[in-house]
This record gives sequence, C-alpha cells and structure tokens, in this order.
Amino acid sequence: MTLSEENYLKAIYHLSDTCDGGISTNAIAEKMNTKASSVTDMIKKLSEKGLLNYKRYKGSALTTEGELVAANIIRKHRLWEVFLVEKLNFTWDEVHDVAEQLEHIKSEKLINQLDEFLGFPKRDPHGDPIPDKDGNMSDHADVLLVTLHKNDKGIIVGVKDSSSSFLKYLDKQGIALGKKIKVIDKEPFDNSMRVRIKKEEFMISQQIANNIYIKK
Amino acid sequence: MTLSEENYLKAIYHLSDTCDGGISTNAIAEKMNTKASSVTDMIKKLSEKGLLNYKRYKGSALTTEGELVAANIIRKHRLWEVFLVEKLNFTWDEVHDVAEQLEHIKSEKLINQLDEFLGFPKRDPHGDPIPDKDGNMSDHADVLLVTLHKNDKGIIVGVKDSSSSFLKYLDKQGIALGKKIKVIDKEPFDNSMRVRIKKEEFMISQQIANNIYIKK
DNA sequence: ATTTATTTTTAGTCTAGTCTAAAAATATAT
DNA sequence: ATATATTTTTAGACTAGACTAAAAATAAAT
Repeated sequence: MTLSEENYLKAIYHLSDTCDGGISTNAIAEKMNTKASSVTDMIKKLSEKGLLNYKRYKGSALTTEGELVAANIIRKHRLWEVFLVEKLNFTWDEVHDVAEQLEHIKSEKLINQLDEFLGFPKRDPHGDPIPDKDGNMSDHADVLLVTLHKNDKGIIVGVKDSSSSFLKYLDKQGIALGKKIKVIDKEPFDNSMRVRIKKEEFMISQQIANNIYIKK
Repeated sequence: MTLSEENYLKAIYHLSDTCDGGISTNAIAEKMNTKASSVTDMIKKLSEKGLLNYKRYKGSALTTEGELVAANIIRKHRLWEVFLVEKLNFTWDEVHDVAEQLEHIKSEKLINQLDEFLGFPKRDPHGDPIPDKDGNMSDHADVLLVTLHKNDKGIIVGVKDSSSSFLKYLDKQGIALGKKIKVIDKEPFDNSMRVRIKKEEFMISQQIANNIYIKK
C-alpha cells in the first residue's frame, strides 16, 4: 500500500457515503485535486489489486476488502485526532493536517495500543465515529441542525465540515460538542435560525446549520 | 524535504559521528542499502540545497544547516521511541521500525507538545541522547563495557547496537539501562568477561561488551 | 435520430529516485 | 613510474505517479 493508493481509497470511501452506486472518475479527481487521467491510472491499479470494482466508463466501487482498508485508515486518522486534542493540547481546528500524515503510519500494534491508551474512544474531536478493528462504526443516526424546527431542542454531536475556518467560527460562537441547543425561531425564507445555547441567543445561517449534527 | 532526502541526511549525520572528515560515497551507499550512483545523484541535490558540501571525488560533509535538519529528525525519532515505550507499552526492541516512520511527520507543534507531554526526556529507551530544538545534545561521555578492567564497576546507560536481536538478548540476560554492573574477571585472550548484575554472574563476549555503554 | 456536450480513457511526456554498465578519477603496488 | 585496483561519476534506462492533449464512449438536446 503506497501513500497515494491509501489516499485514493480513503477518498472513494468518503464519496461512497454521500452518493451511492459507482463513483465517477471525475468525482474522485475533484476530491483528490488531481486530473481524471491520473485517476483512471490509479483505479486500474487498485482494481487489479482487488480493492475496487471498475468497468471502463462505468465508475468505481470499493470491494469489501477495499472498504476494510479504507475504514482502517480512517480509524487511524480519527484516533490520532483524539490523541492530539486530548493529550497534546491541539485545538479541534488544528488536528486535520497532522492526522493526515499520521494515518499512514504502518503498525498494527501502534494503533491498537493507541486505542487502548486513549480509552477506546467512540468519536473523534469533530464527533465523527471511530471504526473498530473490523471497520465497523456506530453511524450517525443524527440529524443536521438545519432540519430542526422552531422550539426543537437537541445536543450538538458532530460537524460535517471540519475545515479550520469553520471550526474557529464555532469556537468563537461558543458552539461545541455536547452543548444543548434550542431553536428559538426559524426564517422559512432563507432557513437561517435564531438559536439559544446556555442562555445566549444568536443567529445562524443555513450554511452553518447545514454542517452541524444534532442528537434529538 | 522529501522522505528520501531526510533519510540521507540522517545517515550522513550518523556516519559523521564515527569517521570524521568527508564521508565517502560508498559509505553512504552501504548505510542506505543503495548504489553509489544513486548516492551521487542525491548528494548533488542536497549540495545544491545548501545542506552539505561536496566536491567531485572528495566525499561529503553536512553544513551547519544540514546538521540541524538531521539533528531534528533524530530528535523526532528518539522522542517517538520514548512515547512508544513509556505510553504504549512497546519493548525497546520493537520501537525502531515504527519510529523510523514517525520521525518524518512534519509539525513543529506536534513534536514540541510531545516533548512536553513526555516530560522533556533526555535520553531514548536505548540510552541515546535526545537533541533539543536547536540540535544540541548532551553527548555520551560514557565508555564501552569492553574497556573496563577486572573489579571495575559502573552503571549501564546505553547501547550502541539497537537491533532487535541484540536487545532481546540483553532482556534475556537481565541487562537493562540503569542496572549496576561489576566486572568479576576478564579474559585477556578474547576480551570476554565474567560480570555480575544483581548477584547474578555470567559470561559476556567481546562482541556484546563492545555494544554496551557504561557510566563509571 | 443526429448533433452537441460531457465524461472517460488512451497515448505520450515529465520528475524523483532508483538501477546497471561503462568511463573517469584516485589510490595502491610493484 | 607505470600498471592495477578501487572508488566515484556519468550516461542511459526503469517505475510510480502525475500531467496535457487528443480520441473514444456515453449522455443530453434538438
């Protein structure tokens, strides 16, 4: 498994979450910030290795084995994120780039010991579930903030976008995982909403509300 | 800095410890398990980057900047080794390969936070000194076990060879860092010696004694 | 059902890092 | 001092992964 192969698998795994059916070559190219022709080369290679199924012009889908490999990389990524935040005092907007490197370290023992050291965490600092050794993860049965109605209440459990700028915005607003949130009012026109967290009320745009997961 | 460049710098840095003057192309090739021609290419590249000085047919020596970069990689390697042993229950013979990967992770913050998290350790699990941020390290003023004479005493503070097989042998014999050791007898013919650790006496060959550092 | 547009693949080029084989420089031996 | 051996460098080829430009397949539009 080269670094590049691992990154492709991860990208395809993530794309499979949203769109289902075969993933298009262009979609992969966009996600990977590369050209479609490069993607074609790589999916041929991964296909020969039995990690994905692909027919010319038809798009790709991970095999069971490919999914397992991808889930394992994501497991490593998210465990390292927990480590960085819990043990090394990183903030949740700083962890991504470093975890992106650490996820490629190859050592079964390392990752299992790390898991234990961290107390077998179930979610990373952004609320995303951490797969176990067999690639299973307790999936988000959670709902986006934007879908709540006036007077609905819930607990913030995750974010969809984990870009540094978005996370910094949330920090500034006092929005953090575990906090209780109530929708005071919702504007049907643009889906912006007035919410309350800890007696503080403020406005949130649809764009923001679309990237926050809530447990009702 | 590519992975390969970093590995070359590290190798040259280590070679400079033993031999001084310019390091020969062949010596680097042997250490890197590669061919002299590949080394020539790489040292040209590193030379252009100002990390080492090199004249055709004359061998190479790191510049001050090259030394700093190398020391920083070694700092990372050794800090990760401490982490693996102290926090993740690795044994000292298991850490090398994983640390070899971890040493290439790029993040100033990561390594400095890790240093703090570990309590600013001075030595790695094999007794090797850990360079500080500026590449300085408290060097081995220590002496090899093989140089001791009959009835000399000392404390085991490090190992020169840190291959897994050697470390496992030491574990089996009960030889560990920090233990007191006394030379009961020394055979002038082959330099093998009879030593005592914790009331246990046993024989040690020159080859072994040549790879153990002692503080008198 | 053709034409037009889009997507995907092929063909060929580039770079980093490696290799082999041969040439050039240096070191050693008589 | 000249021949021999060793070391180092050059020259040319290979692979992985990326790219560009053009061709082929599919999808959309009239």
